[in-house]
Amino acid sequence: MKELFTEKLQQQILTLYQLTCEPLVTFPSSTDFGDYTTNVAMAIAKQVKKSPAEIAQNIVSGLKQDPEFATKCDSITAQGGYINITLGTGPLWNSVEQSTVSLFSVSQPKRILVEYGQPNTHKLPHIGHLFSYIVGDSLARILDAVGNTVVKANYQGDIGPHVAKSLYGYIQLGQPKPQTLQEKVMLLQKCYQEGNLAYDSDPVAKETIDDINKKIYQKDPEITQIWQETKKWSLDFYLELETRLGIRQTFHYLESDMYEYGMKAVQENVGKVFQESDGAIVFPGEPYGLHTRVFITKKGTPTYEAKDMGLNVQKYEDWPYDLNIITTASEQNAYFQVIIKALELANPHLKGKIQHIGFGMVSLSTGKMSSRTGQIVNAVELLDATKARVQEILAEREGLSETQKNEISETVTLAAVKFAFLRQNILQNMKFDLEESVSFEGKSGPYILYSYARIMSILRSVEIPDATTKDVAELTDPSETQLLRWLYRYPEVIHQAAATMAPHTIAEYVYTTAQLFNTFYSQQQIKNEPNQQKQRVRKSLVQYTAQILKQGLHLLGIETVDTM
RNA sequence: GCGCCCGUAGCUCAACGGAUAGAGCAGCAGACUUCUAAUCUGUUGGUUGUAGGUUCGAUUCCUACCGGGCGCACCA
Repeated sequence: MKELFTEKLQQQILTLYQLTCEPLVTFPSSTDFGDYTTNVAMAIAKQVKKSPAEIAQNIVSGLKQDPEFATKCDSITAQGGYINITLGTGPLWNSVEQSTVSLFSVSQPKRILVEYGQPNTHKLPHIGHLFSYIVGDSLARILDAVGNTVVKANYQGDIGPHVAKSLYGYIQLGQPKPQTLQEKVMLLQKCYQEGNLAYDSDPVAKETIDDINKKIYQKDPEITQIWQETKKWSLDFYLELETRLGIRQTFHYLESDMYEYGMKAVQENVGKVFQESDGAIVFPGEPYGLHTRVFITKKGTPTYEAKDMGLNVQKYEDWPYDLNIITTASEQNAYFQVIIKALELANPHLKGKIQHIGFGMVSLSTGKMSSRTGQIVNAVELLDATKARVQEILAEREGLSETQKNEISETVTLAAVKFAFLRQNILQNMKFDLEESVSFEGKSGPYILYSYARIMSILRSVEIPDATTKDVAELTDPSETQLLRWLYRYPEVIHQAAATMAPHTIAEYVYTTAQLFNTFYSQQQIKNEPNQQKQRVRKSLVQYTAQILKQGLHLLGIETVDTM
C-alpha cells in the first residue's frame, strides 16, 4: 500500500505545484499519528514558497477526492507540515491476511552466497564463532525470504600454526584416542593450549612446532595421518554443532584445499595485479587508498591472503553468484578491502559482486563466565550454561513429560542465545553478559516464545470458526487495533531488514509484536467472550499474530514451541 | 603517527535529516478463584561525550577536540 500512497502523493504534488519529487512515505514515530506519514510538505515548502501547513492541507484536500484513497483510508489529515494517513480496519485486516500467507518478493532477485562461521579446527569454537554462525545464518534466511536464491558457505582453518600447536601437544601426550567426540575435541583444545604455551616459553618446542607446521604442508606421511585423523574429529564436531544450531550449509571449504589454488591465482597475476617486493609477492594497495599486503612470503608460502584469492574464485566456480557476502569480525575490515580490490583486478567478472560485512566484536562484559577455566568462553559451555538455567525454570512446570521438557529446554536455550545476539545492530561491538542473556524476562527470546505458546494454548482451548469479513468491524478496543496495525507492518519490516541486512530490525519488530499481544491478552478474553463475532475475530487476530511471530522468529533462526 | 568504526537513561541497546529521543534490565508502587504471572499496569530516570557549523528542523550531515575499539608487509 505504501507504493500506492507514494504514487498518489506524487500525482497531487505534480498537479498542485508542477513539481516532481519522490515523496517519502514512512511509518510514523507513533501509531497515534496513523499508519503512514509523510513530511513531503515540509520538504518542498521552500521551492513552493508556501507554508508547510498550507501545502499539506492542499494535498490532503486533493487526496480526499480520490476514490481509491477514500476506500482504503479511515482518515487523512494534515497536522502541521505532516500528512498522516490512517487505514481502515478492513484494508488492514486483508493485508495482514495476505502477508501471513505469502511474503512479497524483491523486484530483482539475486543469487547470493553467504559465508559465515569460519571456525578453526583443532580448537573449540568461542563466543565469536557462535556469533558469526547465528548472525550469518539469520542474514542468509532474511535474504532468502524476500525472494533471492541463497546458499550458505563455511570456510575453516584446518592448517597453520594453531593446528601445529595442537598436534604438538597431542603427540606429547602419546596420541590418545578418547571415546566420545566431545572428549576428543576437548583434548585437542587442551593440546592447543599447551602447545601455545610451549611455543612461547620453550625454544625447542617452538622449533618442533614450526617443523610440524611445515610437514603438514609438505604432506609428511606420519604427520599427515595424525593431522587427518584429528581434523576429522573437529569437522565432525562442527557438523554436530551446526546441526544443534539449526544450521545447514551447502559448502564447507577448507583452508588446506585453497593452498595451491590460491598460489596459482596469485602467481598468474604477478606483474598485472601483484608485484614482487623484498622477495615477497605483494599487492600494492596505496594507489587505491589501501595498504599493501603480502600474498606470498619470501619463503614461497601462501599467506591467508592468497588462500582467500583461491577461495573466492572457487566459490564462483562452484556456484556462480550475483553477490558473495563474506562475513567476519570487523577487525578484518581493512584486510577485506584489500582482498576484494585484488580479487576484482585479477577477476574482472567478479567486480562489484563481493561484499564484506564486518560485524562487531564480541566481548564479555564481566569475567564471570570465564572464571572457571580462565579461558575464553567456548560456545558449547555458553549453550550448556544457558540450558541449565532454562531447565531450572522448566522443572517447576507441571503437566509436561521429561521428553517434552528436554525438547523445550533446547529450543528455549537457542532462542535465548540467538535473540541476545541478534537484538542489536550486528555491525557494532557487543558486550555479552551471561546474566542478561540467560535472563528470560523482558526483551528476550524466551519472552517471545512464551507469548507464542500462550497463543497456542488459546487456540487449543477454543474451537471456533475463523473470522468473516463482517466480524472485523468488532475489532474496536485499542489493544486489538494496536496489535492489528502492528501486524500490518510485517512485510515492510522484512523488506527493510533485507535491504539493510539488519536482523535486529526483525528482532525489535518481533519483540514488540509479542509485547502488544501480551497487552491484549491481559485485557481481553477469547474463551469466555460471549459475543461470537468478537470471539471469532479475536481468535483470528491471535492466529495471525502467532503466524507472524513464527515466521519472524524463523528469520532469526529461532524455532517455536507450542507449550512451555 | 596514519586510517576505519563507536560515544544516547545507572546498565544493555533502539530511533529513513522530522512530531513530546524510545525499549529492556535495575529501582519504586500495584495486579494471579479468570484462555500459561517466563506475564501485565503505573512510575522515577536524558544539556544524545564537548565546542562550533549546515538546515525550516540535527542523536542522525560537516569540522575540531576529548574518550573507547580495531587495523596498518611476510601471522591467521
